[in-house]
Amino acid sequence: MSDMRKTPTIQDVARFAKVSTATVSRALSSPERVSLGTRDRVSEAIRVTGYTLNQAARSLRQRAAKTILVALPDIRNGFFSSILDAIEREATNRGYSVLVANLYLGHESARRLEGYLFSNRADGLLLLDGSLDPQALRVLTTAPHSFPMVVACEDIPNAGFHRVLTDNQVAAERATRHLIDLGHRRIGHLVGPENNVVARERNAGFVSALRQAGIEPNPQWLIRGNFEMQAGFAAAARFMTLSERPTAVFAANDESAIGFLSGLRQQGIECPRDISIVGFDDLEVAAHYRPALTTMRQPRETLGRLAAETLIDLLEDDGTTRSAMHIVLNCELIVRGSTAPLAQ
Amino acid sequence: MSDMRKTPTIQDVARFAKVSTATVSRALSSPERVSLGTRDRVSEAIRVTGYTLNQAARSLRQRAAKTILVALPDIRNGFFSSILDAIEREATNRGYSVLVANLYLGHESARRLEGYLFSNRADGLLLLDGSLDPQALRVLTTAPHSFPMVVACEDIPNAGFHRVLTDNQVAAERATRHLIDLGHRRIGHLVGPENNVVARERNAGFVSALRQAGIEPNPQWLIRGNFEMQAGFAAAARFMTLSERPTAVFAANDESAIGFLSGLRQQGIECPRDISIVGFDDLEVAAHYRPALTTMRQPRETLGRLAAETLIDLLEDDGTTRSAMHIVLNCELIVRGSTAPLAQ
DNA sequence: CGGTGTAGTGCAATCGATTACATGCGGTTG
DNA sequence: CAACCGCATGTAATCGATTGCACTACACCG
Repeated sequence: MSDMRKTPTIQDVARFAKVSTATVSRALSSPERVSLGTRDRVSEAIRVTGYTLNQAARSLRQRAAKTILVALPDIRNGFFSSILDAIEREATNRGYSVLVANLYLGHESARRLEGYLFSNRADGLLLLDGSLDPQALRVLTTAPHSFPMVVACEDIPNAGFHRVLTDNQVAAERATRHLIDLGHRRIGHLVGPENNVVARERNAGFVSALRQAGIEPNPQWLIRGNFEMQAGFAAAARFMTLSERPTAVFAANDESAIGFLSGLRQQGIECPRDISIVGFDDLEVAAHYRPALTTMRQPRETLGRLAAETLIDLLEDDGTTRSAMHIVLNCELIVRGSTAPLAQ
Repeated sequence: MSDMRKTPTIQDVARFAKVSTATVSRALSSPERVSLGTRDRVSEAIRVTGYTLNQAARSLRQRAAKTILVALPDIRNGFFSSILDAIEREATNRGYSVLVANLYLGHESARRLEGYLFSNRADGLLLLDGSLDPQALRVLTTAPHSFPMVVACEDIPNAGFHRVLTDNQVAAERATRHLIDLGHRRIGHLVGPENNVVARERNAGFVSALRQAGIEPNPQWLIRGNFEMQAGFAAAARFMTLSERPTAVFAANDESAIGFLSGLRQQGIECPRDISIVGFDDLEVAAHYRPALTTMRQPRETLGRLAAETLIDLLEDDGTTRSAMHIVLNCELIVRGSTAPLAQ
């Protein structure tokens, strides 16, 4: 407390080690360019003075913050928090810090992202939000000084972005086909948020699977949702008012599937006896829910890791403007107790 | 793409507006000190040049990164991700960015934190990890240049930290008493990780409630866990091997309670018919689980917001070294379907 | 022995914004 | 009218690390 000197700088270290600041700097960032003896003296000086690097100064000089920005729609969702976890791991391994930005409204978000990125706080963006206003995105792309960016989870075709995705549409088809294979013909879909790319792809996969099986989708059975548990719960009430009800439902994600199941139970509908449900994501709780949830597993850890890898590779590849990466990961159908053959 | 000039600086703006850089800087950070006419010219110049602030340069000069570091044990846990969400909101509102650091091992963590903080990447630390090695913490405290820091969730008494907590022990007592009130006498506890402060407090509350009711806790009924769902699931198997089994269990958190319930069901034990369970946290899924989980609700949003507020207040209070804050929030017992009166 | 190469180090400019201090100017006051 | 004040603005130092260039000393080669 009494020791209120300012924090030591590279100057202090230099003075103590009786070398120039240039040498100290080199001893830190490229030790092989410094003789063994000096290196030791510098280490000792650092120890004694308690020196730590000032990242702001380094960033200013090197024009790089060694930081990536992760923009996501909802940290609280287990799907995103897992991905964030994987990203953070990979980034830390490679010496990068992770800034998080939660984008509640698709609207003002773009301004926020701009502010973040163009201010040298972050060197690149990892965008996980499928709901972002397309016009907002255009700002990011067409900005006079565009910067490295990878979109993950959501597809934004034809924009030249690097992308790391899962095959949402194909996976949704497979999930739906699973229900068809069980004999279901009256199949509904608990939809994700409007204007969300991922939600639309899953919807498309759903429709496509039905059509392939010669079933015409019933628009009444597209039940509004928004990926959230509460919305799934509310959807159950609306479901009950349908004059004719599906015997199976493909939910756009696990959270809403769980809310939906919970709502249905309250209405006396039992799963899988009265209805079969497939979810999407394979959240950890899916296996422990009752009934255990049949779901499409997304390789979340892999997805997060690859996304981070791709972005950081991009940042460190100076100039070598490779053509846009496009990685697509497969999902895996996990069959559990929430789906059953159609009762005769 | 052909437009590869470097990003515009305050110099460019100044040149364009025909004023000095000082004036531009003032127009941005204290507009009232600049005449209306110049202010307009500067705005226009900023618009035309597409200028954005270089945060690194500002941080260097002002010795403040306008960034806080949030250190937590597991982002994937719904409890922490909710808190992180609240923190991020508050921080953003007040113009701060949020860096996240996941601390897997209680060990190397301290080094990492040190590195982060003493490098001017972040101005302060929000510590949410109850498992941090005490010795590691000492490093942070006794460092010659200690910095603002708030611990949340976990209590670290006598260290002079600012703290924002819930009354874990009292809440655990209340949760346990709820079981006692229902007539249960053989009550077990699904424990959190060893060396975790929060886990210990809840354990203490559990024991204290029993003692107050004249019940001597049975050491056999302290079931090992670590806050994770999987551990709860595994615990159920061990539970089955007990010669005499409790009729009720207080789980240290909802995640492990859910895993435990799932494991028990697999063993044919029905809740609440055969056993009553109380959890802790009130995760969103708790209300939608089956049975709906009786649990102690922690005011997560409030907790996150207050923690962020406290830290930022601290950062902006130059010098006014107030004595350490100590905020304690109350939890609320939410009674749902997982607890029932002891069957005679 | 002169020339060339190279390892090790220092000097000083540089990154971009902020800010203490200085300046000029119009207006007020005693 | 001189002294003074305050507003608006400019000048230039400053934050702390990096790095291009220059220099020295020594080794090696023909």
